[in-house]
Amino acid sequence: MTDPVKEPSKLGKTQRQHLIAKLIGSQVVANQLALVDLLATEGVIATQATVSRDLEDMGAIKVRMPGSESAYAIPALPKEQRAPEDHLRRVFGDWVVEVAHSDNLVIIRTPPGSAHVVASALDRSGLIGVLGTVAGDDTILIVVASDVGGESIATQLSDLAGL
Amino acid sequence: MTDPVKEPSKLGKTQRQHLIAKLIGSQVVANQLALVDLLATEGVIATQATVSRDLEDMGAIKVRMPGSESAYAIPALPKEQRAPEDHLRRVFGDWVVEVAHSDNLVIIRTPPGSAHVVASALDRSGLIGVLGTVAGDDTILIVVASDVGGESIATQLSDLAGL
DNA sequence: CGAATGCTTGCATAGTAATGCAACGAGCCC
DNA sequence: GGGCTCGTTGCATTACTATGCAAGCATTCG
Repeated sequence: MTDPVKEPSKLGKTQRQHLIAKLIGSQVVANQLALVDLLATEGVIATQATVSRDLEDMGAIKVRMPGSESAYAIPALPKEQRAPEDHLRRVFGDWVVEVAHSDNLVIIRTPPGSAHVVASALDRSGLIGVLGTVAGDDTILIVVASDVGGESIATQLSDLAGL
Repeated sequence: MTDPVKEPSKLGKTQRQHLIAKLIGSQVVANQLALVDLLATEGVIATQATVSRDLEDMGAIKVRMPGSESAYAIPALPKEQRAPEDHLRRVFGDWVVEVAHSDNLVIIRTPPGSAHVVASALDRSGLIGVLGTVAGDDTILIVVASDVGGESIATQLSDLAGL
């Protein structure tokens, strides 16, 4: 077609997910219907089904607050960069300072500000047993599937990092 | 009553929640019905409704894995110790080394092995805006409600810690 | 004691999230 | 171009989770 007309309420999947991440990051979103409404406010039309699938793609977690509303959160940054194995190993070698584990958690330390880079690479690695990652400034927390075990993951990551 | 008969399938709420935490911590629990079955295996009878309420009490989070089953996780240790404000302030003053924040996260650093103590105190503080905490060995990650903001929480915590 | 109060639970149901299926559109190959 | 394949989406439905209500128990109070 020679007619790339801009439809104001039609965005690509990726852009919509970025918007979702932004919305979730800037206010409490109690449920998926609320998210549908918020998207509509931004001019993006989507159904609950689509939002559900988006959230799955993004690895969203749902947090229940003891006395109040629940809320969604996005553990790791959705990046669409490609990272070949080599790059992953290099990222780890360069930026992973320390790997520690306890129970079903693994903590990775990086230089200040680098955590999200490493977390992003980790997310795209598809490592079995990694339920989710949360990146701070210089610390990454990894929630590990219990049938895999934090130690196992920690060992693999240490190896990747050359520690 | 002078008849303290031991009912094998009747436990107190607290004990059941501890068992739930243990189960969730030792295997992947996809949903609440699965948890009901697991509890039954352990000789504890409870309905989905009760499990739902327990999970809320425990501040459980539900993690969705991109290509696989979802799983529950318990962010912080359920402790029933009491901690008066004074104690909270003392805990922070003694064990909080650093407070950092980024977006909707706050990271607290403690001496090695002390994270869970501080996290526990923090959980019992009932601080507004704290969605959940996750304690590693010497690092605590706090998920903050976005309408409160990581900076706000970080400031309060720094103050508590005397930093 | 018996009544009143508070806490916990199950049942039934309302509320929310996940998914099978079909439809649509883009890119590709023949 | 016509037909394929792949990816994405909405609809309708199922699956899962949360909760109002009332019952059951234990404790406290009168």
